[in-house]
Amino acid sequence: MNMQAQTRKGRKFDQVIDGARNIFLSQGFEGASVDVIARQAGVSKATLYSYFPDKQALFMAVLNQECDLQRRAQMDIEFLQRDVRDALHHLAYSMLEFLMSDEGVSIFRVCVAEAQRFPELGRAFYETGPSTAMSHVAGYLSTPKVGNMLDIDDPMKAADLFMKLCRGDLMLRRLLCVSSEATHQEVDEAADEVVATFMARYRKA
Amino acid sequence: MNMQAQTRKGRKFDQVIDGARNIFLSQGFEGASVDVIARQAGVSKATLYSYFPDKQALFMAVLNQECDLQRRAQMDIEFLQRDVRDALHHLAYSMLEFLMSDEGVSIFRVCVAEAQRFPELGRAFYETGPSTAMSHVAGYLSTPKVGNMLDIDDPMKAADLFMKLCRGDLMLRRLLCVSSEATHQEVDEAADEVVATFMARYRKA
DNA sequence: CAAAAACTGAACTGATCGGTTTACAATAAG
DNA sequence: CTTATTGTAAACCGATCAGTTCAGTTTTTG
Repeated sequence: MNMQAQTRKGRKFDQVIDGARNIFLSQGFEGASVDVIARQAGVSKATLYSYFPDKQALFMAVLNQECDLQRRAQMDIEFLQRDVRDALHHLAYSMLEFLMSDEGVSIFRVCVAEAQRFPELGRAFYETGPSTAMSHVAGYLSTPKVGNMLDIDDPMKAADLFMKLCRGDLMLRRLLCVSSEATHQEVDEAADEVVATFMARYRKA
Repeated sequence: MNMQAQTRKGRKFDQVIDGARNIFLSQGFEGASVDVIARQAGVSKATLYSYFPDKQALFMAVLNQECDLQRRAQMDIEFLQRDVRDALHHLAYSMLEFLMSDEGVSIFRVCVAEAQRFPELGRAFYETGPSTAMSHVAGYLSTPKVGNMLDIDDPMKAADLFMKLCRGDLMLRRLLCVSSEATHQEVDEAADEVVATFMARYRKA
C-alpha cells in the first residue's frame, strides 16, 4: 500500500540523515560523535549502522544530499520577464540570501574545513554549487533582452564577476562569525551595490 | 649573553609553535593530536605542556602569531611611486599571491572551520587580515595620484570592491581543493582582470 | 495470526585522546 | 665542580570515540 520513494531500506532513513545533517553542519566531521547523531535523530546506534557502513559514509551521504538541494534550489525563471535591472537585483538578492543563510554558511564552512580530508567533497560541492550557479547566471546574461541593455562579450566571465560581487565582505564576516545573520535591508542594499557595479562595468559604450 | 626575545620560558618554545602550526594548519583543531604535534616539533609532550596549559591555548597562540605575521606582511610602500595602473596591478598580484599560497589558504581554512568553536578567533583573523588590508588599500586609493586618474568618492567602498575582485573563483577552487597552487601566469592574468574591472568601474566621467 | 523484517537499548571492545606523573638525562650558570 | 633549570621517555589515567553484539520489542507484511 505504501510504495513511496525511499522504501528501499527502512522507515527511519530520513530521520538518520536529518539528524546527521544537523550535527555535522554545526560541529564538523571530527566534532560530531555518532552517539550524539543517533540521539539527535531519535534512533539507536545499531539502526544508524544498519544504513551506513561507517561515519564517513554517513557524512558523505549528508553532504551529497545537501549538494543536490543546492542544485534544485536554483532561481525561478519568472524573473526573466522583468526589466533587466530588476532581474539582476532579484538574482543578486536570492543569491545573497542563500549565501548568508545559516544553512548556506554552514555547508560552505564544513566543505571548506573538510575538503582536504575528503577530496571528492570539495569538488562535488564546487560543481553542484558555485559552478552550476555560475552557468545559470551566464545563461541569463546571454539572453537577447540583456544583450540590448549591456555589452557582454564573454557571459561566463561576466557571470564570474557577478558571483564575485555577491561574495563580498558581508559573507566573509558571516563565515568568520564576526557578524550574525544579516537583515533584509542589509541584503537588499548589498544587492543594489552588486547591480550598480555590474551594470557600470558592462554598460553599452 | 643571549638576552633575546622569548627567553621567558625555555629554549624549545619556537620548536613547539612551529610544529603546532604545521599540524594545526593541515589537520584543523580536532584533527590534530597533541602527541603528533610534539613528535613533529621534536619535543616531549611534557615540555609542550610546560609551555601551554592545554591544547586550546596552544592553538590560540599559533593563530595569534599567524595573525601577526599577516599584519606584518603588508604591502611595501615602493609601489606608491609607480604609474597607477602598475601600482594597482602590483597590489592585486601580491594580494592574490598571498590568498592563493598554501599558507594563506590553510590559515583561512582553519579560521573559518573553527570560528564557531573559538569565537575570538574569527574576529581576530578578520581584524588583522582582511580588515586591515582593506584599510591599507583605501589609504592608497585616497592618494592624490590616484585621484587624478580615477573618480573615487568613497575609498573604503572602493577598497572593498578591490578585495572582492581579488577573492574570486581561483581562490574558491583552492579552498575546496578543486585545483592546486596556481602558476605565476594564472595569478598575473587574474590580477589583470582585477585591475581592468576596477578601473572600468572608477574611470573618470 | 504468524513469520519476517526493522528497531531498540545497553553493554562491550579496542583504540585514541588530552593531560599527568615519574625517574632520569642534558644543559647552563655561578 | 656544583646546582638549578630544562628537557626526555614512557608509563599511566580517565574519558571518549567508532563500531559490534545481542537479547528482546515493535512494525510490517502476507
